Amino acid sequence: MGQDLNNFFEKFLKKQNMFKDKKVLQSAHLPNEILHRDDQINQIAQILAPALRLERPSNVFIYGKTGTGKTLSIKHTSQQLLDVAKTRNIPLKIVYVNCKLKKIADTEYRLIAELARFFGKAIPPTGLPTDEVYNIFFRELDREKKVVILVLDEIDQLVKKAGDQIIYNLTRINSDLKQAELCLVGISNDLAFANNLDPRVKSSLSEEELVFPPYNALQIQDILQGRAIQAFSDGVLEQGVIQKCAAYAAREHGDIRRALELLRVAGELAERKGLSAITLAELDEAQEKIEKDRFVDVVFTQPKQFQAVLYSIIMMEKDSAFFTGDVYDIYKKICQKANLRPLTQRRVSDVIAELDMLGIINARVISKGRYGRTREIGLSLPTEIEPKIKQILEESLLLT
DNA sequence: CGAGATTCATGTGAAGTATACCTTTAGGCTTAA
DNA sequence: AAGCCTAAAGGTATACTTCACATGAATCTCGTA
Repeated sequence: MGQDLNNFFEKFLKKQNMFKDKKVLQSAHLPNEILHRDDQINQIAQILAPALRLERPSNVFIYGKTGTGKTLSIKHTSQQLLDVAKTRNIPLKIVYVNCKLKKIADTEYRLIAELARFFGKAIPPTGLPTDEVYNIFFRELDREKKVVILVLDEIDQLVKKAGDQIIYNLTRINSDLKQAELCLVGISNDLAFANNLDPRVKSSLSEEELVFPPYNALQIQDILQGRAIQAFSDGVLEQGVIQKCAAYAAREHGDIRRALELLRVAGELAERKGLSAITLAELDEAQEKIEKDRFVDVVFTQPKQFQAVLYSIIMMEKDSAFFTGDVYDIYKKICQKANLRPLTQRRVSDVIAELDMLGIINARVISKGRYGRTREIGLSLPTEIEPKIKQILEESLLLT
C-alpha cells in the first residue's frame, strides 16, 4: 500500500506541471492590467479622485451584468487610490462589502455591524440595538478628518431583503458628520433595480452613473489569452481552446468570470487525467462540472429546513405542474422522516420564494381561478445532476 | 349570452413568540489597608 | 472600603408562528336579449 502511494507521488512530481500560476484564473485574483475597461476605470478614477483632496466624491451607481468587470474595476481603482493616498499620507479609507453574503450583510443590523467591524470594533451577531451599532459606526467614522468610500457590491440584494431605508440613512449621514466625508459606491447586477427605488434614494445614490456593457467574444478572447499565458505552462493549451472558451462565455452574456473558471477547471481536469495538454474535450467537461458544482454548493450550504423543502420539491418533480399545498404535504412527511420540526405553511411559502431567488427552482404565483391562488413550482436543476442533488439532500437530512 | 358575484387555495402583511445573545446592575465574596 | 466576579434583569435581532385579510381568474348566477 505504502509502496503504491510512493509510486503515485513520485509520478505526480515527475509529471509536468500544467499550471504555472493558478491564482491568475481564480476570481479573487486582481490582475495588474485590466483590458477593455479603460473608459470605465478612467471614469471611476475621475469621480473618486476628489477624495485625494479630502473632498467628498460624488456617489456612484454602477450597473452591469455579472462578470463584466465591475467589482474588479472598482477594486483596482481603489487600490491605486489607496496607494497614492498612502504615499502622500492622505487619510482615505475604502470599505468594500458584498451585500449578497447571507449572514454577513443582508440586514441593516448586519451591514452596519460589518462596517463597524471594519473600523476595528467588535460587534456581536445579535443583542445590541441597531441604533447602538449605528452610533458606534458613526463615532468611528467621524473620529478624525478623513474620506471614506463605501463600496456596496450587489446592493440590489440588500435592498430587496432589507428595504432602501438603509441606503437613505447612509446617503444622509454626511450632514451629521463633522469631520469625515462618506461617499457611496453602489454596484448592481440588476439593471431594473433603480426603478423600484425611492426616488430620493435613487437621486442621491446615483449622482453619477456608470454602465458596464458585456464583453464581446473578441474581448473575452483577448483577456483569456493574457491570463492563460500567465497561468499555464507553455504549450499545454491545445489550439482553439481559448476561442471556444470565449465563445461559450460570449453566449452567456459575456461573463468573463465564467470563462476564466472554465479554463481553470478544464486545466484541473486535464491535470488529473495526466494529460499533457488541455483539449476541447476537457472544456466541455469543465462546462458541465462547473454547472454541477454551482448547484451542489448552493444546495449543500442551505439550512436543513430549506433542504427539506427542496427535497420535497424534487420528490414531486415527476408530474408536470404542482403547487405549494402539494409540496407542503410531502414536506411534512419528509420532516417526520428526517426528525425535523415542520415549519408552518406560511414560512414554507417564504422558503419557496427564497429558493426561487437562488435559482434552484422556478416558482411563480398564479391564480387557478375557481381553484384558488398558489405558486406553480418547478425545478430548475439540470436533469443530469438531479440524482446527485437528491443524494446530497438524503445524506444531509439523514434519510435512508 | 354576458356582466357581475362567488369561491377557493394560498399569497402576504402585521403582530406576537421563542431563542440566542448582548449590556447593565446588584449582590456577594475577596482583598488590601 | 475598594475591587472583582457572577448571576439576574432587562434589552435586542432574527427566525419563526399566528392571525387575519387580500388576491384574482375560473366558475356560477341570474337578468336580459
